[in-house]
Amino acid sequence: MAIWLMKSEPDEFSINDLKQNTREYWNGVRNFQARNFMRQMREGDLVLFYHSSCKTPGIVGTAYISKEAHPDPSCWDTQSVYFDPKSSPDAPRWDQVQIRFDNKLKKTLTLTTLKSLAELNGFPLVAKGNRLSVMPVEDKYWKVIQPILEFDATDSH
DNA sequence: GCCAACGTTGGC
DNA sequence: GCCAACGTTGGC
Repeated sequence: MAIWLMKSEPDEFSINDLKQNTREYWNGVRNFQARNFMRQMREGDLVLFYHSSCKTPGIVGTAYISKEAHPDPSCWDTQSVYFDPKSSPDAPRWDQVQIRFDNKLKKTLTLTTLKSLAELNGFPLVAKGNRLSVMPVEDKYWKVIQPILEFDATDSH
């Protein structure tokens, strides 16, 4: 099972929204590197849910991949904020996955904390200038992060 | 709100 | 194929 990290602005879509909805399509990704990572995702892979562009950026919960990559309909929807004129139903260009809520952390594992861990040097999330919204979490980094995740509920993990 | 860093576009 | 200009991300 692979581990991924996905960023969301909580004003747009938060871990609480995911908890309430249980499942959500991860659409609107318009970056090739992020899209290519989504294409590598397999059902059952674990996702670290990250809040970005907010007061306290950091990991806030976990989810599972519940549907693998398939065309993101918003890319050819002229009414969508994610509309891409270079996309069409015949040539979608962009993909989405579906994720399912797993668990929420007791409190945010903040970016500040993650940056303070020397063992995470090299992890794209903490690299200067990195803006990737979807990234793999290599095993060596997962080994550092996993033990410090404190879940709200322990039964679903 | 600012701005550094980065990805994408398009002229040449 | 280069690279300047532009738009976006996201921490601070």
